[in-house]
Amino acid sequence: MTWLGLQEHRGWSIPFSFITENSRIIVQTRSEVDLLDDGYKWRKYGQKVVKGNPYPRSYYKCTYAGCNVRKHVERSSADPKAVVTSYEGKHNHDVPSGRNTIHNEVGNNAHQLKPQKVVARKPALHKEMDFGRDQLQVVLQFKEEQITA
DNA sequence: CGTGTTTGACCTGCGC
DNA sequence: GCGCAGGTCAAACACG
Repeated sequence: MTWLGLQEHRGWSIPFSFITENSRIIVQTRSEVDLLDDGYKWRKYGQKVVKGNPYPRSYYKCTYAGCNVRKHVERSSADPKAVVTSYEGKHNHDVPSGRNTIHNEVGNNAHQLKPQKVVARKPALHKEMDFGRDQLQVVLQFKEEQITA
């Protein structure tokens, strides 16, 4: 099982075994900061204000050589505490050393920190849902009210 | 000096 | 065809 460890406050993680090159993972969590350290090194390459949302959306790329995984981070206009992180692509390398401590937590006592509610839904904003061919889109919704303390 | 961020410009797709 | 909105580039800048 491959894990994407997001360990900003408590150390929760995402099962990443079903991710493919064309996958798009949308993670919605609640955090004070928008820089969720998931163990990888990201380089910011852009920031835009999307319509209907007063908060800017940030664009990041994985800095690892040959790994062109991108991630978009934006806040919810309704809830400033809600941060939506979208991962696009799959890492072709391992997590940089010293930051992948999440693996131990997962197998140990982090079972209760795992997503309580994981839903995979179709994007309602697209007129046609043709992502089923080779592009997998998964929406992971995390109820993390307790970590914002 | 190397690395990462900022920020405006540029590009492209889409709707009208 | 035009304008808008989203996404990316790249030069300048900041920081360790």
